[in-house]
Amino acid sequence: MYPCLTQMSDIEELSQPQKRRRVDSGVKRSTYGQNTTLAHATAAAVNGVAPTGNVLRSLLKGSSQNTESLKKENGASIISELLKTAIPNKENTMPGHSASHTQNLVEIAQEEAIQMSTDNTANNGCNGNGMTGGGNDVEMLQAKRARVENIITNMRQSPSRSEMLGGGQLGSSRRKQRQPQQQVNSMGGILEPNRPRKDQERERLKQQLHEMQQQMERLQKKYFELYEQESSTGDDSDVEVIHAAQKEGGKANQQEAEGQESQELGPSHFFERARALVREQEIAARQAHLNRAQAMLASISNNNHRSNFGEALKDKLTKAVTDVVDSVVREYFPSQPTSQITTLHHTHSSGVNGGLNGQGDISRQSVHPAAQAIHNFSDFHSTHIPYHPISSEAFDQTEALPLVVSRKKEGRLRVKQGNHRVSANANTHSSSLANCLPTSVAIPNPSLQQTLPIVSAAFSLHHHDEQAKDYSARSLESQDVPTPLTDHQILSNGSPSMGDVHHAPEGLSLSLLKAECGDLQDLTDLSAYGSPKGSPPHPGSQGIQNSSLTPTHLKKAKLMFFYTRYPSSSTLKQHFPDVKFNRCITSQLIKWFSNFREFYYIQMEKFARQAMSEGLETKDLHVTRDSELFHALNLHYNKSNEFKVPDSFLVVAEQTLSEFFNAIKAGKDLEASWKKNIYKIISKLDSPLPEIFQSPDCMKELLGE
DNA sequence: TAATTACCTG
DNA sequence: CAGGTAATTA
Repeated sequence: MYPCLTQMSDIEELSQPQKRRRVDSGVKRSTYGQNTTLAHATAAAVNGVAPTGNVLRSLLKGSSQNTESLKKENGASIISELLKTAIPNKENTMPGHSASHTQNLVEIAQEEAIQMSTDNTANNGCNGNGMTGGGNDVEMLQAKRARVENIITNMRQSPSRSEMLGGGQLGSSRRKQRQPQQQVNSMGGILEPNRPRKDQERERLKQQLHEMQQQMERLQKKYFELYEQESSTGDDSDVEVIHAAQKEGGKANQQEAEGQESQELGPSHFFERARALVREQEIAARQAHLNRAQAMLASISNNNHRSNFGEALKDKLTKAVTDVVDSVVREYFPSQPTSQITTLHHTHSSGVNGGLNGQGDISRQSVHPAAQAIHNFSDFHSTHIPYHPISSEAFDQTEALPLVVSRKKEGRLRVKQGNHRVSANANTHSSSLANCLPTSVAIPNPSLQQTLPIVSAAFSLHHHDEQAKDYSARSLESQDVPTPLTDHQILSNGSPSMGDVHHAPEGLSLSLLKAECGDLQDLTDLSAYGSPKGSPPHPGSQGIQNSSLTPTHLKKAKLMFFYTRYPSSSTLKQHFPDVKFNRCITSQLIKWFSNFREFYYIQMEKFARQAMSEGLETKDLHVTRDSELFHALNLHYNKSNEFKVPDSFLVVAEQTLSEFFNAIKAGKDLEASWKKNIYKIISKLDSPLPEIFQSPDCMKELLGE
């Protein structure tokens, strides 16, 4: 099913024989530095696999060609991942579609994905099915476009539907059809593989596309007429309308159920059905409203439910409306693929949307009808899915997707998956705002230059997380929603790269995450600490709690490291009284110490090995202020050397060095997580921090000494 | 599931 | 140093 995936994992196992091994396993949280004796029940689990030593690769980094080959896989693997996660969800949300159909979609998309990957990377590490890697890119693109347009054409050919719908023989014929080499168009003409014919075909398809667009416009008009009629007559007598429309809807259903095979009716029939369906949907919406109203009457006296009621009412309302719009879009889309696709393209490249990381997705929802329509249609015609980066994105959708958006609570905005690309691209861009942010905040997506200020502005008004997220979401929404169906220009720009498609959402979610992290820092905060890096705000400004960490804080943290390698978060809170702590700040501080440790242990191992190679003995190992090791460390944590490093640190350093030395000497460094024990020992050697560190002004005093 | 840590990468 | 992932515990 997923040749790429299986190959990937094979390769991964070959090239990354050492799955990451936790070295801290068994060490209780927040007990570092406290003499708690721990039962390390999990040690066994860690030793399950025993590959090569967990040696510092950064130090001993030879020529790891395996990582090279791994990188080459990414193009395909990412797509595969997408498919893997997207398809199963489809099954849930589209109950009407058979498993075999979905499976075919998977295969189709899978093959397309493989092609994409071979297009995009010169190395096609994972094309298990013998793709000719030398294929010319333009050719590929054209083939893809042809396929897309082929679909569109098929949609128009209502007479041919009946055969396609025949039911049984989906499998093999579909597979053949989607092969890029041959292109049997729906008119029955067989296209020869040579170029001129292709171009001709494309021309013709384009024309047809145009016609479809015009038809679409007409349809829209009709719809609006209908809608106006409905709303003028319907308001007073909902019940009647419901009955009337139920009849009509019933008719439509009948036609749908029995009549799909006998669709020699052509476009006019399609319009009729669309109308009926729309009507039906509207009625359903009305009924929902009525039900709601009844429920309201029933429960209005009940105070307990009052608050829930408002929520529920809102919910239902939005849902009803969205259902209507949704169904219309679904009906319309087949005849109007371009507008959807352009919309898609636009929203993605605008970078304003899709930020909520998959769930609670705001603007990406406008995409969804496309996915469904594609789904429906491929079912209809048992033909192949047009591959487009967008369509793969569309498959990512997992739920009904209204153009009118019902906001879900987005819970936590977390950046979880597929971020390598982003972080790789990201750092090259930075917004002016990013420069203002103190020690860490970099905004990866250039498009955020527009969005972030909006978000921040909203946040400045509302300090509470939820409210703020609401605001940001709405501001995004309002930018996004008006654009659909009007933007045709973008299609001509060609298809976006996969990177683009995924870039924007990630970037946005990052920004939201940041915003959340900063506990919605005020603009005042930003301006107060907005001064460029060289001139960090002096902590003299007491009383004010920073909602961000400054370079000064970093310095202080480094000095603290001389005392405590494993500070608990409560310790951190105690010693950074001028910092307004939130989740993000805390984890940033923790991350700092984690980085400090990393450096520390790397140095220790390095020098321990060095001592080994020099043939020294354990008793010869001493760390003094003159030691090379100390200099390295001091340079890292106390660059200006204005702070007098406590003797206790020298002791700890010496012991750490000895531990490493002994372990290496005993050959323990060949064990899976040999550093674990050392970490455990060192974690108990934290010493209490001097009082000065609790003062907000300590840096002045410390450096003044 | 959140928190914490190690490890990796840029 | 930060971003990300994986592993592990509570």
